[in-house]
Amino acid sequence: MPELPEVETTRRGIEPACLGQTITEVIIRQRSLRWPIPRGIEQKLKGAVFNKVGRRAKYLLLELERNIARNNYATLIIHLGMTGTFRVLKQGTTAKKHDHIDILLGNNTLLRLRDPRRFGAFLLTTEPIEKHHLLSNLGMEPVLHDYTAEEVGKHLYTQSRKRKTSIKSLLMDQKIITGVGNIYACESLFLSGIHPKRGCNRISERHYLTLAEAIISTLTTSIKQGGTTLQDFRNSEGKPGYFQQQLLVYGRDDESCTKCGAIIYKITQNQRSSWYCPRCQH
DNA sequence: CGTATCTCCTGCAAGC
DNA sequence: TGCTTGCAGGAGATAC
Repeated sequence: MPELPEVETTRRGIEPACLGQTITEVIIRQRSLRWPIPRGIEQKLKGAVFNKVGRRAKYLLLELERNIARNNYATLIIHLGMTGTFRVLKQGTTAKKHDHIDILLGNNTLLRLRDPRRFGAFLLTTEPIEKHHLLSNLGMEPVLHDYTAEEVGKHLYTQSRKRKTSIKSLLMDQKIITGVGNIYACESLFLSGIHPKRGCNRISERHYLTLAEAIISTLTTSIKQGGTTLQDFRNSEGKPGYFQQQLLVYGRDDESCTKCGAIIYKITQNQRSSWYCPRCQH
């Protein structure tokens, strides 16, 4: 499931393949993703050049330039949802089931979006990207903007004072901090010794600093490993990530805690699974 | 406004 | 073996 490290891995993979390249054709086989892919987007994309391959939270932001003199810019917003992959392939590679979109480039390669569960998004906007409704309310970006652990911890501490929700829920709230999905929330809480059900306003500033350090190190390490592959994720070259080999609690119910040997528990919070060590996390 | 619940979708696995 | 059922989950929409 693409979370921040998987999206960043994808971003880094496609960047060299498409920067400066012209879109020669766009093929869409399935238009019903999370939102219907707008009619006519193929024609709007054709002829455009990739200017920048960016990211905000779990959104890939592909900046396009259509006509330099007229200053005609647009941004392609891509979200990988639950099962999305975005890969660089040679033109002529046969499309399989769930290969919904091909973007053909001038250098005889193509970018292919595959998304079996179709929770992803593929949208085009011309408004300033920070004002787009999907992005305008996003919270602190923990890795991309190079925030220090002190800044992230202080931010979480401040935000948590007026809230009643659990710390797990706070971490999963993209308006507070972006890119921390279920896997990395569970892992970060384990590393910092905080119980996922703990009320977020009952955690000290000092503990928030520890948590922030855990979040940053977990995300950074995972990006270095190419992300986490549980079942579906593949990077832009079709290769899996390797971070799952060092997941400490996620998906490990009934196994022994690597720190203390206690049995890892699995509980449900906000309709989501949480894993934690009952002895290490309070 | 903050929080909980529902929803989209497909593939896999467990259970009968 | 083959069916049904449950579950996985990012995040917007909706209800309270």
